[in-house]
Amino acid sequence: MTVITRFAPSPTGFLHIGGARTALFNWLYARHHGGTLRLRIEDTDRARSTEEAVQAILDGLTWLGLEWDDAPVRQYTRAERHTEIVRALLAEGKAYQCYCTPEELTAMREAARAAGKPTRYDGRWRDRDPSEAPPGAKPVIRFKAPQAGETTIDDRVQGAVRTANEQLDDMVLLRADGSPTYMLAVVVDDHDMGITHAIRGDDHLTNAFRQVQLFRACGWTPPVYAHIPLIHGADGAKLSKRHGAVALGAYRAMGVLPEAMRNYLLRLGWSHGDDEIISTAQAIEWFELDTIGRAPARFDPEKLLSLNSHYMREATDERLLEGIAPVLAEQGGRHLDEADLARLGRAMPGLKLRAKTLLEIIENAEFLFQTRPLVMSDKAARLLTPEAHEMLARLRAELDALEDWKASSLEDAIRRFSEQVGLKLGKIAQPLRAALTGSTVSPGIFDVLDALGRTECLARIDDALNVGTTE
RNA sequence: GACCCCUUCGUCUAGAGGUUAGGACACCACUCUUUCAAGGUGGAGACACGGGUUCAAUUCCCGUAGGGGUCACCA
Repeated sequence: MTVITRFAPSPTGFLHIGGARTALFNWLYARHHGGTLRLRIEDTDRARSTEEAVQAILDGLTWLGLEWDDAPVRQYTRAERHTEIVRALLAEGKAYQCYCTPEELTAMREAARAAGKPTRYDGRWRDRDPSEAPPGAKPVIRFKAPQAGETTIDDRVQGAVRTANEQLDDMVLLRADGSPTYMLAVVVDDHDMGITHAIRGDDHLTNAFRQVQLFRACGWTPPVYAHIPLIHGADGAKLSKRHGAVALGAYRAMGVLPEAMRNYLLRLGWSHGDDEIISTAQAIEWFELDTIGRAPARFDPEKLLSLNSHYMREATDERLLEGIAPVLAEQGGRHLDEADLARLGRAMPGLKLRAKTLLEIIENAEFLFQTRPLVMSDKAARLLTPEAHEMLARLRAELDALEDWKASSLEDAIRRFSEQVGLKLGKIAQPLRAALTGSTVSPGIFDVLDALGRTECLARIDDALNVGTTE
């Protein structure tokens, strides 16, 4: 059997971490089996669906590298097909018109709840003749669900889950305005799209019972279900906006690499022994539904960032450099000119070891772009003692005489100088770092010298030497 | 409230009827060292509780507690 999975988000907001993981699992499962991943935009809620959200979802998936196969299906455009199915159900007596008012329904639920019973529609229009309908009222169409027995789902993650049919009520298929509901649309679309495996959040688990019943009523076979546990926030509740950054785009914006995000999401609820760093190729090879855990996982940004610094260290300088421009643009930060980029490129090997995100690289590279004279941090200023001034003046002369301005020769020269003047390297490097970067913290001092270039370095040293002189 | 699901270090997880219960992130210490990171070494840190079953249970079963999800003319 060819595997066909699907990712079916509703475009009512941004693609968030949880949705991204669901997409990843569907993609991985399809790729593992040489199958197909289809994308369906569940936009039957016209009021809440937006084009921006559709675009954000597409962008997010593309960024993550989860390519889908076939054009995305817009659920809304299939309304005619959905109502056609309902007409057939109606004709077969498997659905019926219901004229309950919203007030009646509310009262029904409250009464049921007060009596300690499941809050469900009581089926009062199930066998009534439409001729009893209140004049002028528009009915909804409800599914005539089985009332006895039980429905079982053989879920690939949750195992066999069963529910008594009396717990389930007659769900609405068509609204009073004739538009299809989600419950109807998913079933018809999953069938029409040939979906063999529905991998989705387990917030859909209870829906699955009703959907299975509908599948059967239509004479179709439901897909294999795999309800994966939700991702929770640090407090253990379903991930939502109040947990801070939950939009995939927020992580892209701060310069998280897609492979880091993929790796992190993969390890939430799924594992392969003790493996932590897992390439996408390996993930495709190893991924199976049976190894997905059943307990919800909490989202831990620290671990994501840790994975990201790993992948940044592995990335080429060129790739990082390219990635920085969009991050800068998104942050509305400074524009880097040719010279800035050249410096950044030279400093990249040292910078990428010291940052957890691309954004952090930029922050740590600030000293490269600063215009003279530098703003000194207090700590840095304190390093520039009279002795340091004297040392820097002598060092400046040495550097000025240096022919080959590159990290290795700079290191040789400074180490030689260190022995000459009988000072430990730290006594030289720290004041020099202060003069060059205005800070006590930076990449390796030889790399800093190299990245900045001769002219700029000498000028910055001069600036430092001039501080405190009266003129 | 009804129904369903879940429970191993703080977090993500591995694990087997008999293990010193393993790894990763975070944390601490040491080390390396030109700062900060990274790296290396080491440390602290968990089987929710109560009953069974069993020679043996953290692992299987049943309860309890706690957490979560779903109960729309939203998806």
